[in-house]
Amino acid sequence: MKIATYNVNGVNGRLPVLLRWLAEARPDIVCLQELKSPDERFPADALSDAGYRALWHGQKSWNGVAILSRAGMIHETLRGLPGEPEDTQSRYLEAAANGVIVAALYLPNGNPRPGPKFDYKLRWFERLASRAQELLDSGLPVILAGDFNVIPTDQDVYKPERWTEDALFVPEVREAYARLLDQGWTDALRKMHPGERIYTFWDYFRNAWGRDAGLRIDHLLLSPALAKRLKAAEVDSFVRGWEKTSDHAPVWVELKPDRTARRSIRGS
DNA sequence: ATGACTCATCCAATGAGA
Repeated sequence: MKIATYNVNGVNGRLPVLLRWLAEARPDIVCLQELKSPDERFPADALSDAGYRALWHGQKSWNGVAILSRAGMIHETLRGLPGEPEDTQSRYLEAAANGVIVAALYLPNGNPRPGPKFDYKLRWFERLASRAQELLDSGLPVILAGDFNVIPTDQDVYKPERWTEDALFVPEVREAYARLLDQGWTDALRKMHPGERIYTFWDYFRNAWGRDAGLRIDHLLLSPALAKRLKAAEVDSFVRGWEKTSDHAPVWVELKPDRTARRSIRGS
C-alpha cells in the first residue's frame, strides 16, 4: 500500500499537475495540504473520475487539507484539532481508510517570529502532540502525514546558517518535533535514507529548484504497527520540475501487507 | 538586509507562503 502527502499550493490551480501525478504514481491514499479552496469548489468530480474518493476540509483563500483514497471508503474520525474552539483555520483532517488511520495535517508556518503567528504554531504543535499521543495509545496503525513546516536537523536544509532565526528551524520548533517523535513515531523518509540530503520543498524564488536549495519539511510519521511494515519512502522530486508545479513535491511510503490481517484471512 | 515568485482574492494590489 502506497500512502503519500502533497502540499499542492492551490488544489484548483494545481489540478492538471495533481491528476498527472496521481495517474503516474498511483498512490492508494493521498493527503493534500494548502487546498486554498472553499469546500464548494473542491474538485471532487475530477478526482472521482481519476478513481479517488475524497474527504476535504477547505477554507477560502488559505490552508485546507484533504484525504484521497482509491482503496475504498473513507471514514472521517476527526475534523480540526481539539483544544482551541476559536481556531477557524482548516489544518487537520483524520480518517480511517484501507485499514489505517490517516491524519492529514498542515502545521502553521509561524513566521514572523516572535509574534502571534509563532505563538499559534507552538500552540498548534501542542494540540497535535496531544492527539498524536491518543492515537498511539489506541494501538491502531496510524500515519501522520503532511506539511509540518519543521526542518528537523541541519541535514534537512541546503544552508542551515541562513535559517537559524526562522520559525521552521529555531530550536523551540525542532525540539517540539523531536518530542513528537519521542512519543514513538518513525520519520519514514529519514528512517529509509539515513545520512542522505533529501528535500521536499524548493522555493519559487532565486531559482531554488535549479540550485537544489531545498528544505525537508513534509513528513510521514508512522506508528509502531506501521513502522514494522515500512518498505520504501521516497520524494517524487521530478514533479517539482513540471510546468505550473507546486513549490512542494509529493512524498510517499510503501507499506508491506499487514501480516496479522493475512493470517486471519487464511484462518491460521 | 531585501526581494526575488506564485497563489487566491468580486480584476488590483495585497496578504500569505517558507
